[in-house]
Amino acid sequence: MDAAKSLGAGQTEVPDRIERQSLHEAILTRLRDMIIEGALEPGTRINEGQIGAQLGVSRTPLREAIKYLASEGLVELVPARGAIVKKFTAKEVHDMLVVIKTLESLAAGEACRIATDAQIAAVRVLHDEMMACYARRDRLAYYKLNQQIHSAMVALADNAVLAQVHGQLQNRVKRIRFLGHEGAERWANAVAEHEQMMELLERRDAPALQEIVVAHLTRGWERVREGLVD
Amino acid sequence: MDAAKSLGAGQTEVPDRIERQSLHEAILTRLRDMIIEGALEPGTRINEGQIGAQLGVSRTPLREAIKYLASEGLVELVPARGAIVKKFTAKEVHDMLVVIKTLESLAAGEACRIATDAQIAAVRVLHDEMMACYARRDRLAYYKLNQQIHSAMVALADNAVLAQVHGQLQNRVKRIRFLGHEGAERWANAVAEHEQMMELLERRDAPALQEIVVAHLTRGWERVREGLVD
DNA sequence: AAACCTAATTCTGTATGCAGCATTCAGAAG
DNA sequence: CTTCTGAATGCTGCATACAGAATTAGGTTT
Repeated sequence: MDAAKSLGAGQTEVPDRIERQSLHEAILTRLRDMIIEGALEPGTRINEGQIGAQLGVSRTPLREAIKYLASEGLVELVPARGAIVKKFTAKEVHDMLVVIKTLESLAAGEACRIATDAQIAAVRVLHDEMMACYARRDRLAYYKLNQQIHSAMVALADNAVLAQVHGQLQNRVKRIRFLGHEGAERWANAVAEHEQMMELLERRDAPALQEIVVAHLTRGWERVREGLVD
Repeated sequence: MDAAKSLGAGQTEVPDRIERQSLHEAILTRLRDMIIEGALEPGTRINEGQIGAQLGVSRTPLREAIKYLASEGLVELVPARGAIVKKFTAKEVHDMLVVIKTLESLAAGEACRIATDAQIAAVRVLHDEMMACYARRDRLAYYKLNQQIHSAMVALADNAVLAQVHGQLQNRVKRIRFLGHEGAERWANAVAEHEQMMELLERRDAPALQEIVVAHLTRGWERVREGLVD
């Protein structure tokens, strides 16, 4: 996926390719962020005229971005009525977490098998940073690093498809997870689980790691479930 | 979800809701079929003008459908150069099958746990039909029923997210699988595996079923791998 | 003959316009 | 006062138009 990856070690780095980004692409990430961060609440109808004016773009690329988001499952397309931000039922969230759990477990197993020590060390860095955030009770930074760590662990499996699918599901639950302001002791538990996961990854103890990962995400569901209304 | 569902039992059935389908939706399924069936070969650049004229639609809804396909992973978007039908490397196909394997294994376990007898019987019907197709060596019909059975088994897990993700990945490998014209004994093996799977599902023997499912798909990879050039 | 530069053409990306459906609001009937 | 009907408004869906990038073709030079 990365251009730098395919270069020989001794070769001079090719200057970064000019990043060209079409408008619909930019709109896509913008809209996605708006949904994830809650600027567009679930159930909201996306008014193309209004959003388009707000972002200073015409409706055409905006509509294209919306179609993409629909496939990602973040919005729902209703014929002749446009797009509405998808509202997830408790069951749907549960279903997502079941799948995410399975995917991360798979990733964990693969990671233990094929990740390099350097890659694992990189995750350790993130982990330690996250622990620092926990120490000073910085929820937002903790949350962001948490996401990064989960993604990084999945990336260790060296399976682009797995990473893509996981990322897609992760995006859907991001907003919900973020809302889940867990209590002090639940948070402490999550931190302890992460500590274990990190150690098991470094020991490359796949079975134990997978067990913890599954347990961690199962508890994640419990942490989230209370914050759901329906 | 279904309107009929919310009606009292004695009430007269409301006539089916008018099925409306927007143009970009119709184009979407059409394009997807064209890709899966090989009418649009991997690596082909999608010429919007040409395809649009061919389908008798303007570029706008066509482009919207393409964006959707891009998110599904069937098409790749190259800035300022449009969309090209995604070409999968052997590794990518392998990666997909690894994920599919995991998802189907998960589904199998859930299915044993929660599927009703009636639902399992419905799969049995498909299975027997498929066996009839095998008996008369009807490859195309066998292939289609095979897909249906795998999807049906996933559906038994009663997890819409799982089904959606699985379906998406299934779509990506469909064309490749279809190409994989396996030899007689490989085919016989696959059939035997299906026979076992069906029996284990009826016995609700989750562990054994999951094992066979994984083995079946691993062999599926072997069956496919030879047909790949790169 | 091969390579390169330039002009013409094709195609993508975005904006705009228009028709038709959905929603809303006001007025009339019960 | 409530309910129904119909017009008015707003929005979506699709087509078309236009600007700019990419590709191709052709001609020139080495």
